[in-house]
Amino acid sequence: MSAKKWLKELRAQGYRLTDARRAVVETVAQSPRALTPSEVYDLARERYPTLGLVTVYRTLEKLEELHLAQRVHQDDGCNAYLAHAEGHQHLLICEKCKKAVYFEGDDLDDFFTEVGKKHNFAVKDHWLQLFGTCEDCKYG
Amino acid sequence: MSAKKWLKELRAQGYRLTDARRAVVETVAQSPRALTPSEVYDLARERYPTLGLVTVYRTLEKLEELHLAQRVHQDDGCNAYLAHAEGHQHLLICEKCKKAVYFEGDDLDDFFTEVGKKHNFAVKDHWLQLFGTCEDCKYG
DNA sequence: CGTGATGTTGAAAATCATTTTCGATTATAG
DNA sequence: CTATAATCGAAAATGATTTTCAACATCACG
Repeated sequence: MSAKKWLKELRAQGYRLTDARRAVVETVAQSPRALTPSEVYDLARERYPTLGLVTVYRTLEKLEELHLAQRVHQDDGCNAYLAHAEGHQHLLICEKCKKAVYFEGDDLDDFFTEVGKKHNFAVKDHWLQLFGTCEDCKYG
Repeated sequence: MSAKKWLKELRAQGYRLTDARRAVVETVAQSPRALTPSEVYDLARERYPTLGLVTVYRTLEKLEELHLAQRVHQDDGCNAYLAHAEGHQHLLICEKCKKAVYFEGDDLDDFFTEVGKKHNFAVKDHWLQLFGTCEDCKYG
């Protein structure tokens, strides 16, 4: 998917391109759902068997820094990483298969600013996630 | 504040009322911001010095079960607990002093359901938090 | 108002995720 | 091709949370 773009971006920031990084980047870029470091480790080792868990942590950290991936918080953990979307987007997550889909919500900003004013807060950021069941998981 | 109500609710569920629990419950019920287990430990020990950290964890777990307190997720950690609000409410959090305020957003439900339909998701729950600066922290 | 069954306690040990350390390895500029 | 600095993975260290367990305290019942 966007793996090549991500690798180019890493390179542009002065980072070296190694097989270990390629394996991690490709794994996260291609996943339809957020993955924990441990899940990335298992999946990426199928591509590059000598990969170490430490490198997974280090690479995920860099992807987050560069805003290529983002952390996703859920009740069962706040350490899963998902490919980031363009622009300001929000998440829709399937509670069964964990599939994640981005949606736009530009029109919400004004509402949020208004809520802030009512409570004497200067709202700077917000965080919105919807949880439900996707088409594929509707039954079962 | 609602500490007495919480203790009554714990009792109603068959849990015993101990000094350790009272200290934890009063600490969380009175706090204007979400507290980590470790923060609860420090504060509650001012009331009950022999309190153990393990009991803090166990009591917070029960408060969450009974929906008296809820976990609050932030970038810098997802292990802080806050007194729960009545009804379906959302959070407004000050990034400086961490003070938390609840606000209503009933009218958002329809919008969320609509977003779900567009993506073939049956939306069941949502999670919304606003971040900003409160009156008291506006300067400095 | 005892008293005993049972829930609860806190310390210490165990577990689990994450970070740090370090010597060996490898990408890449020149 | 080579030198150098970034990166690697293993192992050790850390930090948060959970489990274990013997001592203790609550409260239903008499």
